[in-house]
Amino acid sequence: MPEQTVRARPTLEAVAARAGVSRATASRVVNGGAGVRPALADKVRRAVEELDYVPNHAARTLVTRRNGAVAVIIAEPEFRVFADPFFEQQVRGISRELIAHDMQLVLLWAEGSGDHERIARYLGGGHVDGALAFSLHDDRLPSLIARTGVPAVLGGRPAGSEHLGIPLVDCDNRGGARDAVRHLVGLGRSRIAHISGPRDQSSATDRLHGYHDVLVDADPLLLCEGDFTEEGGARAMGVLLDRCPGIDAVFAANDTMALGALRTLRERGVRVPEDVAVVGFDDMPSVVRAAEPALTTVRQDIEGMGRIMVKLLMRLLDAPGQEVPASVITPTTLIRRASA
Amino acid sequence: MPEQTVRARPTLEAVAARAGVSRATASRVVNGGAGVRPALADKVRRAVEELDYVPNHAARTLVTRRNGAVAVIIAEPEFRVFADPFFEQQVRGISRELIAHDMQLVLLWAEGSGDHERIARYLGGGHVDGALAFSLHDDRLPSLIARTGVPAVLGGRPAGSEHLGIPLVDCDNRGGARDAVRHLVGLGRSRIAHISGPRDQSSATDRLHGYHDVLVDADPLLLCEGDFTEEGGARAMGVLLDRCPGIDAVFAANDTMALGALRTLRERGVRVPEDVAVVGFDDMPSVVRAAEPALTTVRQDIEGMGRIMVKLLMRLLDAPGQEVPASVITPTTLIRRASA
DNA sequence: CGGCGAGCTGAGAGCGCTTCCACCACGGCC
DNA sequence: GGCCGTGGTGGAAGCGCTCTCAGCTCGCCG
Repeated sequence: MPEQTVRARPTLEAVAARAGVSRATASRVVNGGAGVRPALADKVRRAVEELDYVPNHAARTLVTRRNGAVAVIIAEPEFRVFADPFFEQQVRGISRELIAHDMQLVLLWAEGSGDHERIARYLGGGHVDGALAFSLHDDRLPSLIARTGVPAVLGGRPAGSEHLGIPLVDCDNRGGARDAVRHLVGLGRSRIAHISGPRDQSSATDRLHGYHDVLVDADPLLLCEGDFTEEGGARAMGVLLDRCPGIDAVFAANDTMALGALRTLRERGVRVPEDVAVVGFDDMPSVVRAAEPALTTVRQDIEGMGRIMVKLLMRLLDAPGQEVPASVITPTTLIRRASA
Repeated sequence: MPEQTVRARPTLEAVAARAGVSRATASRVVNGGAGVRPALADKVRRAVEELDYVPNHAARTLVTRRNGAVAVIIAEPEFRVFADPFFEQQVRGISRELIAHDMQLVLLWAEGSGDHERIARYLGGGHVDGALAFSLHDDRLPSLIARTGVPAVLGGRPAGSEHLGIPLVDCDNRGGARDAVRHLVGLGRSRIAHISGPRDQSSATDRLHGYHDVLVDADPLLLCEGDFTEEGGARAMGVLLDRCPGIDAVFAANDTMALGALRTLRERGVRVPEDVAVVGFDDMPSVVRAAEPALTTVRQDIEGMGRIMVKLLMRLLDAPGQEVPASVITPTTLIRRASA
């Protein structure tokens, strides 16, 4: 006899035998115990306890057609999506909410088009009950998911933005940007610059639109495109100062760029907010913490958006025919601090 | 008749019928086709193609006892572990290697001790074939995993460092630090400072040990503890300059702190490397890119470590009795650039 | 030309679970 | 006091797959 290290895990059969009931009754108790006399249910529960019984997931899935797992798909056309604190917060929200629903998170990482096929196969293979995806750029991944027929929810609006029947969760980028700029206007600022994000991301263009909503005929020289990084923000701030010395405010499309802008202003001896008021976007704790002076910014509840994505998906799963909103746009809040 | 949107997925039975063979033969073909006449195998493969057949994972798992999935466990006692570029690279390596082995990545996120129990239950429930964990701090999670009996591999050395029978993958932090300091010595520097990481992380203390290996009787004033962040590095550099004006070199325990140190030096008008030579650790692309002048640093192959973790785990899974090294320490390389 | 072994193939027995359905034992009602 | 309804329980049929084992068909050797 070679080994017997792995003691066979007890089955429902064993639990039923120990409790002196049938497998059917044991199963009922394990799944909530509706319609079982309390006395029997207790016996079964005790047997479960004593045997340290854990249901076999595969067997259960085989008959119920439910996996208890959701795929989170990360497409990574750009560098460092994963390391983005934004992404971290959103996945955290998703993770927490999935745990609350007793569901597992299967991470699918797509690095290129080759991976797209693999992901389609995986989703089509019925390994997961649903999918959550972030589509920062194009809509190839979303349309691929739509084709598999797996219930899904999107985070952020893809540039293509065609509605594929997949619900979408995003924050009110445009409205938040409007609030930021209006706040600067309310402060009496008249030369308000904007450091935008890359034009191929809808969050960046939406915020730019918000800026233009308030400043309809803004001088094009007051616009400078950044790349959502601190270095990019610092560089853009330098360009703006050189180009328009009269600037008295700047709205950066995210906190990280605002941080870079603050650095450039400090290096050039420009006072914040006296000479130039600065507003960011995101209210990212890890970034805001480093800002000097404290950064006025537009808060979006990123973790909350992740949770909403899961909730929406759960509704989709519970009732396949059920109507679900095509999109959920979460509100933003202006957080006033020292910089504006 | 309500709906019939979800066309039932074809089973092996259907494939077998279409190919005119038995289910057993069809199964053999689907699983590699060893011992089946080519003519029959072709027929089966064609049937698979035509029916767009995808094996039912649950059914397969039920009989093979193999899930084709590995848990990646993230313990997060501190803030922003997830957003750490280090972590990102490691998970990327893991993800890639798992894909190569046709395995899925199930993400388990532990935020507190309550989650520990949930994770133990999940692992004990046999949902995954193995587990990978990062233990940056204590050894509670590792010992918990050891208790479940699930094959596992650790990334990084937990502070407790008791060997629980779980293999461990780490880079040669101490040797890398020695190389860095030796390089500075070779440059003729004599007042070499060290900005260390937090003392509760083994990577930080190992690098500190490496520093002391070369500079056995280093002046304690040349040591300053940072927190692995850019701000911390900048602050530490300031402290060191104030404390020991004669400093002519500094070895920072990671690139991010080196970046902060460079900034402080620049702000104070200290020339790098003429006045003070600077060496970092990690060779993190996203960080190194921002360094001015180009940062000399110690490269560790983080993604490679992730891949090795998976490879080790696969060996564990393939042959449970098989001997596997208790730890794999990967080498580091000094990358000479402009800063030292 | 007969026999034997090698090489394929298929029938069938499960893997552990859920769930339909038949059955049984009550209590309440006429 | 018999009858029906109700609520609880168990038997048994699968979910889709793998894999053992028996059986069959050849080819080759004596």
